[in-house]
Amino acid sequence: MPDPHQKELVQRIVKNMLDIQLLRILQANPLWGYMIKKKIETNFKIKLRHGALYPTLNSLERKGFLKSQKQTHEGRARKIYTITNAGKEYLQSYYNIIKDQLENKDLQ
Amino acid sequence: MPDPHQKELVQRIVKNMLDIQLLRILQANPLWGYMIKKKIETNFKIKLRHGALYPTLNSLERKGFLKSQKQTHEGRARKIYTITNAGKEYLQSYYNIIKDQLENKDLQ
DNA sequence: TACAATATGTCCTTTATTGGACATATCTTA
DNA sequence: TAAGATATGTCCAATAAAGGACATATTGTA
Repeated sequence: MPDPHQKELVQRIVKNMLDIQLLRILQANPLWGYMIKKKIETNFKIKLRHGALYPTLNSLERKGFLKSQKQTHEGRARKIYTITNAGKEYLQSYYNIIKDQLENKDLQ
Repeated sequence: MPDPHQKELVQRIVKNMLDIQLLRILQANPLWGYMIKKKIETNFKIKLRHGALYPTLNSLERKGFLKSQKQTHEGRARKIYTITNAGKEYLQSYYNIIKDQLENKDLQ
């Protein structure tokens, strides 16, 4: 039996830190929104509204953390997102913080 | 020069995961609200409204993650919070998730 | 030909959160 | 004695976020 709190916590983290999770996915591979949605839903076993995803992707692009290029694949127009160096730096800042939390579990 | 994103990210994490940060602090030592506020403000170098802190502490107690006992110290009434086993388990679930994020940085 | 899947977007009403104020009480210091 | 620090709480109007619908287009399948 898995951890009873885990699902609730994962849901909170993905909801509040959606941009970070998107950067994590795109640091592995450039992808388009629809595929990112599928990936989050299968990986985290949660629902993700596309009405929340697409504005977040556009916002990350406006901030310079992602860049996009339009492609047409089998008649379907896809917007492929790639992480930028600024995006990688932002993600690394997040990793630094949670690394610190793990190394210093009891906040003195 | 420190990381320019760090302050913004720390603020987001403390805001969205305030309960987790409270459990982290109380896992180290039982403390009262006012002292917790000071600790968060000096540790994270951010402001924390007591109007946000006290309801969160009460909520954690209702969930069984904290227990409290009233003390009077030099005429001041303090409500000392101690983390429960359930609280420790919840915090450990959080650590498990961020540990996984660090070990699996690129979400495949 | 209708329905499901792929693909990306916006809009709007409802719900949740925020910041700041209101409230009360004691102790210490100027 | 007034102001600042310690200590804990609530309340509410303004703001932000969420869920779900609306919108459009193509492809594949029953």
